[in-house]
Amino acid sequence: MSVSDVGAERALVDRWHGLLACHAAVWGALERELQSRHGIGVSEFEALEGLAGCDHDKCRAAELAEAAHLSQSATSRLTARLEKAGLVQRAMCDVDRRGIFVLLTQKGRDLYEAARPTHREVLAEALPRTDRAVGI
Amino acid sequence: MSVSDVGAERALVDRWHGLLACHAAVWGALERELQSRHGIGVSEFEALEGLAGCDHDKCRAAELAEAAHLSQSATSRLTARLEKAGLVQRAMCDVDRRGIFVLLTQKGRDLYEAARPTHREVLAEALPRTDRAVGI
DNA sequence: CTTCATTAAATGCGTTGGCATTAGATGTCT
DNA sequence: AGACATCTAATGCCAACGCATTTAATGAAG
Repeated sequence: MSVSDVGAERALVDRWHGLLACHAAVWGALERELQSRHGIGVSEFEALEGLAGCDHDKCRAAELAEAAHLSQSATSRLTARLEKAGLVQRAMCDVDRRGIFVLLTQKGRDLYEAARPTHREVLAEALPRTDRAVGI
Repeated sequence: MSVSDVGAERALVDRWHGLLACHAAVWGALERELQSRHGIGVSEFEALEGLAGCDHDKCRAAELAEAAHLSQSATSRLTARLEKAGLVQRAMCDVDRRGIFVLLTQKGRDLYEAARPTHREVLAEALPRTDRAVGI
C-alpha cells in the first residue's frame, strides 16, 4: 500500500466520521426541537414534507419510503402513526387495489406548515456549524 | 422573505437531504457487508475501531459513546453485547470505582483487523459515489 | 380459465436505541 | 464525621426499525 493510498484511506475515513458526526448532531437537534415544539419526529416531518410537495395523486406509500429513507415495513407503521394522529388518510388505489394512497389531511398540512419554520431554523443553526467543524 | 432567502433555504434543505441520502446509503451498505462477512453492525465496528486506536488506558466507556455516537445507555448495552461475544472485556477502574475500562481482547482485535478492509472497501465504493450524486 | 411468478402493503418477531430511574462512588461543605 | 450534590454505569420500559412472512391483487403463460 503506497503512501498516497494510506492518505486516501485516512481522508475517506475522516470524511465518513465527519458525516456521521454531522448527521448525529443535526438529527438530534431536529428530533429534540420537532418533538418538543410539535410532537413529531424527524421521520414524521420528512414524510409530511414529502406529501406536501406532491400535488399529483400517486400511490405514495413507496414514495414515502424513499422520502423518509425507511424500509417498507417501517413506512407502513409510520403511515399508521400519522393516520392515528389524524395527519394523513389512507385511501384505496383504484387502478391497483394492492396499493394505497396516502393523503395529507388539513390537520396534517397545518402541522407541516407550523413545523417547517422550526425545521429550517434548526438546519440553519446546526447544519452550517456542524459541517464546517467536520469538513463535509 | 427575499428571493435570496428562499434560495438559501432551498440550498440548506437540499444539503440536508443530500446528507440524509448519503448517510442512509453508506450506513446501509456498511451494515449489510459488516453483518454478512463478520457478524457485527456499524456501531460495533465503530466501537472496536475506537478501542483499537487507543493505546493509553482510560475509562473508555464515555469515550465509546462519543466514538459510536450513542447515548450512555446504548453504549452500556453495546459493551455488554461485545463482551458477550468475547470481543471486549470490562475492567474495574481503580482510581474511580464508578467507572469502567473497556479493553479489546485478542479476539476483538483480530475481528477488527479482519473487518477493517471490508469497512474501507465499502466506504471507497459507496461514499464517493453517493456524495457526488447528492453534492455533499 | 387456470396456474404461477411478481408486486404492494401489513404484521410477527427480534434487535437496538433513548429516556428516566436506580445503585454505588466521589468530593465538597459545614 | 455527616449530609448532600454530582457523576458513572446499569437497567426497566417503551418506541422505532429491519427482516422475514403473510395476504391479497395483478399480470403473464400455458
